Amino acid sequence: MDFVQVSEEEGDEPIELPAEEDGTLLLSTLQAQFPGSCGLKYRNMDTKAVRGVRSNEGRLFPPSVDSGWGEYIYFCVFPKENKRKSDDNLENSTAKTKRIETRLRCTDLIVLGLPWKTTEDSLREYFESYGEVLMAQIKKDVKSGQSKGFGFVRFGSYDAQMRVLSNRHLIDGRWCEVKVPNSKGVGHQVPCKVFVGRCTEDINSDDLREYFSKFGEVTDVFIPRPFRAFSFVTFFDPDVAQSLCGEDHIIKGVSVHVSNAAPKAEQSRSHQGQNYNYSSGNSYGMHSYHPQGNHMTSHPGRSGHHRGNNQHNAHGGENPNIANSHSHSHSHSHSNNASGGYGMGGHNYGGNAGGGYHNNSSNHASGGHINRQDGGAPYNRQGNFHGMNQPHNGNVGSGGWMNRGPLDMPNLQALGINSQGSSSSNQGQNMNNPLGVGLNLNSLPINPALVAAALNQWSLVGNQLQNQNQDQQGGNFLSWMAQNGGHNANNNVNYGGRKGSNNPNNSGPGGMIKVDNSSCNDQQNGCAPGNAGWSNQSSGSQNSVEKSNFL
DNA sequence: GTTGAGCGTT
Repeated sequence: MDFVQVSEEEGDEPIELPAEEDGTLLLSTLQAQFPGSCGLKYRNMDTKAVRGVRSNEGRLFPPSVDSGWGEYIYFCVFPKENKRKSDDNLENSTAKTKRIETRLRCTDLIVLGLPWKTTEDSLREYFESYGEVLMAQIKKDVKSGQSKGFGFVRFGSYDAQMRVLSNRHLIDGRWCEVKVPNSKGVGHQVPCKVFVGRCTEDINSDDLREYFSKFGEVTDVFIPRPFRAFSFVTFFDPDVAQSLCGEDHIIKGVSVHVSNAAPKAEQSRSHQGQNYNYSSGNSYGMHSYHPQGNHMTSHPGRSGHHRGNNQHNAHGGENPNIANSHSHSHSHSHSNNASGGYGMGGHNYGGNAGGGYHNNSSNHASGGHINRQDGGAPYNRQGNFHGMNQPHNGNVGSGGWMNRGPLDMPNLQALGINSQGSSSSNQGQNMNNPLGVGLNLNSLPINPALVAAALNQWSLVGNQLQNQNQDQQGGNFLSWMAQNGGHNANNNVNYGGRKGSNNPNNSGPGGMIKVDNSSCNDQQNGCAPGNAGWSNQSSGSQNSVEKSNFL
């Protein structure tokens, strides 16, 4: 068996860690000795530079295929802001402060999909590699003592919590899912994950990780198998993820498109609590605080315009909730491009920026600025998600899509199809074309609402949804319009009349397409119940405007 | 003794 010499920091005394038969070193092996570490690096004697060790799927790969790990002494990579030494300092100097913050910010996390055999000790042992575990419990049958297959864990640091939430977890041989429990209400989950569309088959997870690492630490890369032309990249810092959304990037000569990926967990969680009206400006004010305040500043270095979906269309200002709920600190790009402005008003909040939801991780340790190395200045491209900590596909993209294969939806996004870019007049409009033909309501020289009404009249839209959404009253687009006074502040009126989509509670037919891999436990493919969410989202409709914007 | 979506006898 090969051993790899690893020290915590360069110059420290190394520990020999056993490599696997295939020559790789398990991340879990590393973390067993160096909790919190996320990778390895070493000093290249030739260049005198520090080189990183390739890491993928929980495995660290030796630098050389031939000579393996060689005689290098490797040292640990720790997540930024999670360096153990600074942690120690924190412990010593501001222990009390830390404890207070912990109380404020950490929450119990539910761990789903645990193997029956997992004990509280092994659960704790697993998560301790992320940081201090304050509590680890397995829910058991009171009589038999048998595990129910889920448990709870609580961390001592918010960073650890965030890291755990943004990763998949292989616990005692099974992929498990960690979420903020429903009972906690909407918690601290953040959209660290982005959807990368237009991927080609030769773009592997290493390529994605390597490429996107320059923007910030990548905690996970997931490529659905079989090949589906898209993938997911998860960043440690949600702001990094956000900053990339809407952009095209070139990887291995291929232009890929980054957009928002809304975790299924967020969707399902919205089942509880209020019946959000995503199509109403009201949703904007659901949480009137402004959690990402310092992210909303205008950032010099870009044009000053919020690209993509951030335009504030049709400033009608009908909705007082919008008008009063906060003040903007960022520079708007007020593009009065609302075609007609029918049914529109107010700002385009709640909107169409990539199906996103606004996380409330205002305290996240990013400082609000993202060090981009591509010359771009950091700025918030999704400024229309103020204060929302619920997922809200303002673009009302769910529902509908009847008789469509589950691959159609993600493929639209995978192919980078959207209405942005070439037609600036179309930005922020997010008109859904229910016919699925090359018709863009927005581009028509008539009131799109009338078009929608006509479609409604022809029973081309809306009616088939009657039974899918019992908690919505009307039956079609017109009745919906009537209910909403015809001037709903939200621009993302679903002109397709897929009313079911206006309600996040609707997860019924036409909404998310369940990809049931719950019985699959193939670790190689990352297939486990816990992963179903990420699969679903790509098959479902909650991804982003770029899908529902088109069609 | 089996099982695999969910949400915690505090």
